[in-house]
Amino acid sequence: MLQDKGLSESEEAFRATGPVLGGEANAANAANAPEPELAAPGLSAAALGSPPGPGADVAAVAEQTIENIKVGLHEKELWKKFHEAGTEMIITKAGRRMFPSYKVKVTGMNPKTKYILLIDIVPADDHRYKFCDNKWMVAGKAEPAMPGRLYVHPDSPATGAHWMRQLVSFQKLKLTNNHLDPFGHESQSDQGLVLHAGELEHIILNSMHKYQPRLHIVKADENNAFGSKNTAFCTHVFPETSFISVTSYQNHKITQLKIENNPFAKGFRGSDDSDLRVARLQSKEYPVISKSIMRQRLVSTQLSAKPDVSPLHGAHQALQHYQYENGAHMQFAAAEPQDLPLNTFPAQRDSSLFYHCLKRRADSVRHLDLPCKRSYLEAPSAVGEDHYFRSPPPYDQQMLSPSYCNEVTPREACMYSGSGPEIAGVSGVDELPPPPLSCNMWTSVSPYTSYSVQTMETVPYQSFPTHFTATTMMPRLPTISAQSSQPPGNTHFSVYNQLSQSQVRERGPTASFSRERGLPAVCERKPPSPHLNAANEFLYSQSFSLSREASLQYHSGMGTVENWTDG
DNA sequence: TCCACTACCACATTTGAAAAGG
DNA sequence: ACCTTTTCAAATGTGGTAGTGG
Repeated sequence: MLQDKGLSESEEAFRATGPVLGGEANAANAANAPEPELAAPGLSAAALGSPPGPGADVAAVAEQTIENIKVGLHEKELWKKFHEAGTEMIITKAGRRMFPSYKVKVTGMNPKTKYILLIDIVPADDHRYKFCDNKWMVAGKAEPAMPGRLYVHPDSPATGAHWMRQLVSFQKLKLTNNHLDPFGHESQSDQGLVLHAGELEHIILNSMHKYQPRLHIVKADENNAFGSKNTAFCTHVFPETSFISVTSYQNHKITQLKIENNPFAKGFRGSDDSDLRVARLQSKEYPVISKSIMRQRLVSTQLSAKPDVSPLHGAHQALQHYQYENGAHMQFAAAEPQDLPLNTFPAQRDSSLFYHCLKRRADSVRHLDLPCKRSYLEAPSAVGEDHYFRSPPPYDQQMLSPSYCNEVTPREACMYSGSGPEIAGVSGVDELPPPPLSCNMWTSVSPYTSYSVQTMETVPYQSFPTHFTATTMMPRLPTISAQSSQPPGNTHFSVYNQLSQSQVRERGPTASFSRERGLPAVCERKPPSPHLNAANEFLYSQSFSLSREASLQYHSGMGTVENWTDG
């Protein structure tokens, strides 16, 4: 079992994104960041202008708790390296892990309150990409989005103390392009999506599409179970974790980074004389470049019809000069095309973290009030399950998604000690000289296009379709942004939403329940546990309300629209 | 012909049970 | 008998590559 023994790097990474929820105002940073500061985290719903629904006083307590939670992306520097080169993630029929793996350090939780941590991966835009002339380019309209799904951390639910004790790792998560993935995934039927039991680690993606992982933290202690009143959750998005899914690596720089940093790929690190020579020629203790990488580079060089630049000093030569026009296009001018910086996001957003917080009151949703009373520490076997829920679809779609729940795999320890060599290894990475990344461009598309209130307002609720249509797949993050207190380069967006009881009744839960019960179970070995069902219902209802309430909030005049670009 | 995709490969790490030692 | 450490084989995770099919 991988052990995180060194907190230093983690803490550093956390500092980089720690104040995501505010509290450390940084004027210089505010000046750098493009987003206006609209609301400091921690503001009450009333302060933000949310409709003060019934029980707002009670909600305010939960709100404080959920808004105080801070999340730091582990190995942020490594993620940045990949992001600058244009992160690619291999997807296979059998499922492939993400690398870098998604690990976070969480603080600010109530130690005694139980939380559920989960991840979903949503389309970053509605384009299909191709890798042409050493850069990513839009190749057309996106395929219909795969049904969203949540990967729930197997330790969930667990106390805040448990989550904060060590790094929270989602490295077991696998990406697949198999639409009929048998390992814990649904297959299509005329009824919709059908649950499978078993290895529930896969998230289905389309190849050559851009995606954005999101972390959700759901409050679910025993007095505040799924669907019960005062349930709250928040969403954290690290833009540097966005990626393009591929079946084989397109950008050799990404291949290089993977080989250099992924222990499982050590076998591809060159070790013979020629490779060593390449490394020595760079006169740095830089990971050795394999022959295959060199071959790739040669090909790239030939393609670009320019003199090749050593992969090890390209970064030092590159003139990292970029322009970002209205978010629609970004490109870099550099001495060598293959060494140009590439970034999916404008530089100002590179380290930004979006924070979305939503609180729900559902006093009357009795059927959702299923307790999650088993303590993780007390009954690990009972709660140590991999839980798959239908993920909230992209914001435009979230209201269309059904509830989804599935059974379990043996418990897997996915949390790492916060102190140790695993992070020390990361530190080693950090010590490396700047790699010659970023030779490509992701053109024409700006992820998280501006939030369309009109769209949100006009999308009617409907039972979920088997496939989401590409026209509704844009994942628009909440646009009420709170630029705040970020270290340089970090941006923070915060949204607080409130859902009235009537809204809750009206929206997600009912629909999701009726939907789920109508699903034929295929290959289901065990009935889903009650709290999983409840969580599923809750999450669906929350994701449903998420998009709705975001628009509501916007119309409440609580802030300005975060205009990320509209490509 | 191109290219996304798959299956298989060699190599490395991870994992967990068994053995050994204190 | 119990606990810790070591050993080792199986399982698993990698990118590379050849082949396939649209």
